[in-house]
Formats: sequence, structure tokens, C-alpha cells
Amino acid sequence: MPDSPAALSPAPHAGHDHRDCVRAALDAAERQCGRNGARLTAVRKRVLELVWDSHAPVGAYALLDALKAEGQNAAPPTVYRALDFLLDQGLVHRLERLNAYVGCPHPMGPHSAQFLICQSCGQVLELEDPAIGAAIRAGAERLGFLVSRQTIEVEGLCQACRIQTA
Amino acid sequence: MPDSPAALSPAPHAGHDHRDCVRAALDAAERQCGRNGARLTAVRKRVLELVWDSHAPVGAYALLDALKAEGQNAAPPTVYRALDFLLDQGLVHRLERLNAYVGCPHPMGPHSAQFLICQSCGQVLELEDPAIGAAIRAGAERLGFLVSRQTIEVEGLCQACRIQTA
DNA sequence: CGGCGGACTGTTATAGTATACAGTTTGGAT
DNA sequence: ATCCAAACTGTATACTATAACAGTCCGCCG
Ligand SMILES: [Zn+2]
Ligand SMILES: [Zn+2]
Ligand SMILES: [Zn+2]
Ligand SMILES: [Zn+2]
Repeated sequence: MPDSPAALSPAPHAGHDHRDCVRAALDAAERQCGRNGARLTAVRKRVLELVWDSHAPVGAYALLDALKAEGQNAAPPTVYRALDFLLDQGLVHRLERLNAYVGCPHPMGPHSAQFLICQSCGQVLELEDPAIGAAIRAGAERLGFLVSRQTIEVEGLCQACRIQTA
Repeated sequence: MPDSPAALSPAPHAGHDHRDCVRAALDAAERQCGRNGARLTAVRKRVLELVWDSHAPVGAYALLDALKAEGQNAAPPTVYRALDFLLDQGLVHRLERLNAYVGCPHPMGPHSAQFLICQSCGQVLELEDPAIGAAIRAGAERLGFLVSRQTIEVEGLCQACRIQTA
């Protein structure tokens, strides 16, 4: 794994201007927070920017180190509180398999999605495929189980890495 | 909640003899290990039994405490090594959402499955629905993503708890 | 103005989860 | 009997997350 130092890799899907991603994410966040009276404070906004540093998930303590490197007074609760806020707003997602966080590319309040995690480059694609959710609800209901939340994380090789490996 | 103190609750889906579950699991484990020359040592076997104490997931440190309470010399690596072995053999599964481990009711080597976690009673149902896996692979392949491993954990209410709540 | 209440932040300490590493035992294969 | 690899023990440490409480900021009402 070309395990990037997580701090200085703004190189996402090889061939797009990632600044657009960041700008779009921040704009969407402003709108989203405005809509429901949530306050996107400086710390929260900065953490969101740091999460969007790449399309790869970032650990909470990596965010913490980044904040501290900027001279911020920061401790674990600082970043965990910001992350909790962003999670509540549906602006970032948590990847359970990695204990890490990734920006949501289409934030519209809390929503459930599926994540494709590339084991080679570490990037994450967020998928929102109704068929998957439906299949799961169907399987669960056959056992009388009432679904309230789904966690779906798929590991494998993204298209770019698959081609490169071949 | 049909709740029981979690330590002395061999009462899983309300109305089955759980000793059968345990016996079946241990038998399957012996067979499974015999098949591919893996050694089901005393510690490993005991950890498997402890995991099967109920149908609810157990944390690694709860297992550790149980081992120590039995007079075993045990430290975190003791139980993590046993769990790693059992995971490799497909005898237990890890639930990422809970940082906890649960016995596999139909062990046949490593396999991917779906888990229904009841938020009320804590019990876990393991599902192996080909339609779900297929839907995910289909969604992933549409993006050129090659799936190697799926993590699917669904939280909600099991049938028993749903009826009781209603 | 001045105090009140709620939301946010700072700070310290601690809980919970997992692994690295070095040394020792053990059970078989040669 | 000797050797080897796998398994075990023990200690220390890393990594992830939360508890608890004090201080700060800010809009609002009296
Ligand atoms: Zn981008
Ligand atoms: Zn990739
Ligand atoms: Zn049972
Ligand atoms: Zn239940």
C-alpha cells in the first residue's frame, strides 16, 4: 500500500481539480447549516477543510495534529466535538473499518450510503444505490427485523488502481 | 427489554436451548480446524466458548476479564491472538460498529455475511443473503470497483423486541 | 446597562481498543 | 535426542474516544 502520510496528499482521483471538491463541500456546508440554524464555527469549518484535504479518510488524531501544527489550541475533544457536529449535519461520514472520517460529496442532512474503499490508494467512493438499501431491507424484513441504520463498507480496488495493477 | 444481566444469560432468541448452539459451534470448530490442519488449542477453544456465551457480541476485554477470572494468565495479546485465529478460521466475526465479536453459526472457512444487530436486546442475527452481496457487487462494478470484502452491519429491532415494544 | 442562559471552547484526566517486541515454552519432525 | 516452527507469556506502548468541569462568548430580556 502506497500509504500516504495523510498530511500532504491532495491527489484524489488522479485528474480532477480537487480545489473544486473542497470549495463545493464548504459551500454546501454553509448552505446546509444555514438551512437548519446550525453554526459552522471556525473550528468546525477548519476541521471540515482538513477532512477534505483528500478523498481518503482521515483519522481523528491526524486532524488533531494538523490543528496543533497550525498553532491552534487543540485537544482530542476539540476535534471529536467538531466531528460529531459534522456527522450530525451529514457533512462527513465515519468509516468504521478504518476508524476514520471522510467528507460527504453530496451533503443533504443525515443519510445512509455505501462506501467503496480502495485498498491500494486509500481513496473512498461514496455510493448511494437504492437497490442495495432495498436488498438489505428485504433480507432483514424476511426475518422480521426492522432496519433503522445501515453500515456498508466495501473494500477492494478502485478502477484506477485496478488498471494500474493489471 | 427481556433483558438479562449479560453475564449469566444463556437465553438467546427466547425459546431455544442455547447449549445446542454452543455444542454445535464447538463441533463445527473441531471439524473446521481438522480439515485444514489448524490447531484449536485450549485458549482458542475457551475463547470460542466464551464468545458463544450468548448470541450477543462480546468485547475483547470482556473475554480477557473472563479468562482472568478463571485463573488463566492472560493479557490483551492472549485474547487478541485467539480472536485473530478464530477470525481467520471463520469461526467468529468482528462487528465493526461495536468493536465486538460474535460466533459464526455456520462456519465454513472465511466468508462474508450480513449482520442484523438489535438495538434493544443486543442480539445479532447473521444473514447470508446472496441478493445483498450481488446488489453491492453490481453497484460497485458500475464504478469499475473490484470488490474483495464487504462489511454489512444493520442496526434496528429484532422481531421479538419489535413485538414486545408494540 | 447588567445579569441570565445556552452554545461553544479549553483543559485535564481517563476509559476503551489494539499492537509491537522480546523472551520462553511446547510439540512434533528429522 | 535434537532441532525447528508455532504458540504462548509478559511488558510496554500506541491508538481511539469520552468524561468531567471550568471558562468564554453572545444574544436576549429585564
Ligand atoms: Zn476531489
Ligand atoms: Zn485506488
Ligand atoms: Zn443459541
Ligand atoms: Zn432484540
